Amino acid sequence: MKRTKKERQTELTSRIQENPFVTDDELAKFFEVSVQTIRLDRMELSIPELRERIKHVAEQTFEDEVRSLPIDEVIGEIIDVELDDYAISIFDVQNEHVFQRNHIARGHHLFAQANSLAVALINDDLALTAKAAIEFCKPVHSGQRVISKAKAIRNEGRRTIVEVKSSVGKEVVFKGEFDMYRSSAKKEED
Amino acid sequence: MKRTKKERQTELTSRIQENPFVTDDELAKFFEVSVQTIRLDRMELSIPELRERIKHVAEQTFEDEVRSLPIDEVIGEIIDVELDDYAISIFDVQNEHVFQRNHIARGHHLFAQANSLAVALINDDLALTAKAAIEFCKPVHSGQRVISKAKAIRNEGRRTIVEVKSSVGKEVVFKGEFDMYRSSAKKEED
DNA sequence: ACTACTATTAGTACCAAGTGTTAGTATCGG
DNA sequence: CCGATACTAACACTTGGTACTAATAGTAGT
Repeated sequence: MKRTKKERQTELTSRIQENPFVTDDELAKFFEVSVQTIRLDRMELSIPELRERIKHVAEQTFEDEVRSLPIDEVIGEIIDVELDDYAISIFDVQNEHVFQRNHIARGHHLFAQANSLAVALINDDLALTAKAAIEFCKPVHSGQRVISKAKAIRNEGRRTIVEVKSSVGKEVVFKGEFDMYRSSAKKEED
Repeated sequence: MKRTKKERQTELTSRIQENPFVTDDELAKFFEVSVQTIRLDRMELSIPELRERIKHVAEQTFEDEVRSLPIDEVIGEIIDVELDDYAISIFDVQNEHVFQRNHIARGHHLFAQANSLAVALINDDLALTAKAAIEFCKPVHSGQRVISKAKAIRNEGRRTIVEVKSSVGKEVVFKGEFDMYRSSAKKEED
């Protein structure tokens, strides 16, 4: 079943998008066209060759300055971080995050945002949550944007106490105190 | 200034480590030896070629990106529940639940299992978590099965205190006390 | 001095996954 | 039927290698 050129090119784009590791040859077989056609398509769509694509993906991670944690291991989007000091993230509550019955956000999503922010804050390869005391102050509904602020407030050797407050607008909806464990004691700055 | 073979190889390893994007040619020029020598060194140290190195770096990130799926509706599978009394669920820790770096399960997944179990336990349309004090006792790794047991231990009008203990085998890995809020006071059973 | 051994270099053939270019065919619309 | 668009094919060249063979230099042992 042959597609038109346009259809093929749209699908080509998305296929390469979702799997950058695919070769022209594999694509040619999949679309039942010649490799040359695939190459022409890539030209027109200005999609670089396999090696360049892979290199690009590799460079992204490699040049990532955030040592403690890749950005996408975080629930919510980190918008500012000063390691071992403070961090801020935003999390947009969508339909999939709420109870169907009452449209209130499930607690674990708010927790996840706060927890992963606390982890991201710690300037250490191995940061784990040891304990936490949390409070869900107000229900959050779908469509709302939660801004979470984490602050390292105390160091006790391998433990760092992180305070997290999440708000919707001016309203605090969640607070928590996280007792974070790190693999090595924090180096005191001079 | 020529180094010995051993010196060169140690430095070669670290140079490639800190910059996987370097070619044999560049290394040869840096060490003032022939490319062949560099290749022999790589053989001996079993360091793969440039493209394989880059591919490896890229695959890591790519897997990380794919992994960042949202938390499901129900976390863990509830295998037994007696409303307002106790509930049990199991949760199999998969690769997507752990930190790539150290393969330890991210805290919010364990929290999510416990929290949703606590919610499920409450015999009420509108059950919300108000507060929680939790403790991550032992790291959980991918492949392990976490069994979570929730028990309602006290009722205070619209509040129900639920105690949750999660274990892998006989080992307790997580405990928490959840202060649950319900829309109506608990109906006394007859 | 002769031999053995290691380290290094050189050169060849080959590969994957391309680029760049030219040329030829097929198919469709007006 | 003509010409445009789409597709295919073929060839030379590129990068960054592998795999293999052969040659050379230096050093130590006996």
